[in-house]
Amino acid sequence: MNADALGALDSAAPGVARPRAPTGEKGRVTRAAIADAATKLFSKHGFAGTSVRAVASDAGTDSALVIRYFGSKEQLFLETMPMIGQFEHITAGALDGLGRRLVDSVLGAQQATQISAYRALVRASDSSLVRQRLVQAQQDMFVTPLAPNLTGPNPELRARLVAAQLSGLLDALAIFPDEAITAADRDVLIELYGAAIQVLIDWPTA
Amino acid sequence: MNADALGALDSAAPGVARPRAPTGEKGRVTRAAIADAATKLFSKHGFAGTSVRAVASDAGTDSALVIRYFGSKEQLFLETMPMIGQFEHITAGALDGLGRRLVDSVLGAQQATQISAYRALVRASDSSLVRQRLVQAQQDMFVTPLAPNLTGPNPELRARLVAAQLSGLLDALAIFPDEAITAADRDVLIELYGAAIQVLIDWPTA
DNA sequence: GTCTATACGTCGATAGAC
DNA sequence: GTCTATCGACGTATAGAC
Repeated sequence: MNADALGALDSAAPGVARPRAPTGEKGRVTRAAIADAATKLFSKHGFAGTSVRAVASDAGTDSALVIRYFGSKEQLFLETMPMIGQFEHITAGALDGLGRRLVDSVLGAQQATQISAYRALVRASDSSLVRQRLVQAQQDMFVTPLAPNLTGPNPELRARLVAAQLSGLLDALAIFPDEAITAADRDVLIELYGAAIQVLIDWPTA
Repeated sequence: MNADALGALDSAAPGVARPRAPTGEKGRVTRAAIADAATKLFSKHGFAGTSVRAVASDAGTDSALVIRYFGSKEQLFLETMPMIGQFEHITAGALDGLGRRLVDSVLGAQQATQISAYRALVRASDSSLVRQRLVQAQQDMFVTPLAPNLTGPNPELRARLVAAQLSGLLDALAIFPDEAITAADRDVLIELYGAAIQVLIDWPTA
């Protein structure tokens, strides 16, 4: 019923206080403890699988304080789940061999915090704010840096399709448990999937 | 807390009755009404965004009955959300131009019920049963029919990577709202993404 | 055999006492 | 600045009315 989260859109006004949160020093360490617990639990059990009470307990405090500090469970999630790593410097680099380097980077994130974060974010993408963040991240990491460097027709669309290919690879690592891909030789994966991505980068080849 | 759904695994024994469900005729129409409402609401608002009480209300009955008939909300979800369409006859077909035909099929499912179902399933993939269904569907639709037809090295891995590419395309249609892809000319999409997929089908080209 | 009424425990969130 | 008490809604379960 509340899935399409309409709340918390008033954050536009910069000076307007959120549902007032503590500001002192004791407050800061408590807030940090909550954030740490949230990052850990959200990564491990996802958004739906993590209760505010569990976060509070892990942080050694109370559930009411969690809400008081972060406004809502959804905002706590958004503030504590980092977006998957920095790809911009790769995407903005040389076009030659770019497909392989992108695959290499995604595989490098494997088993790291970033895969868990991606998983949690995708599964929580009922929320329009979470969706916004995912779309924005794709845009920032792939489309914006890559599209201007592409020659040939439809550069932006091709950049977005490259991003789609990478999200498909991330799906196999983070969403579906595809052991055949997870366990596959990394160099083989880079060669195969990298070549498939490179087709869109080098277009037209024919 | 309950996210990694361990329940409902006792369905192994075939004769053992589930939490007994009605069997008469009146019961069958009620069950059908619940299933219809569930399909509609789950597609529209997702798993988390749909309450058992809402399904019951839409079906003109009571939430207790919904549980009585289907055992749990999760089982209701699994029984009423159809997996995305039949790709087997395409995947098992000729390798020539297969990439294009696969993209065409995925795009054909656009704006249909199947996209909504995919979205709902991915977002509910906290549940291991839902995950199982997604993996099984990928296996049945792509890997099993395609892998035996592929020549060259790593046929199964390549089939799985083709599936990954298609799930990336589905992400752009169903999970992230990528307007640039949704609104793009269909023939262009087929040409570009189809070629990228074909690389893995025809491997090695070099 | 089919359904209604009611209840239990937990959730996110709020109000107000220390 | 922190915590207790509480709210309404949730998934689920059961007893017993028709």
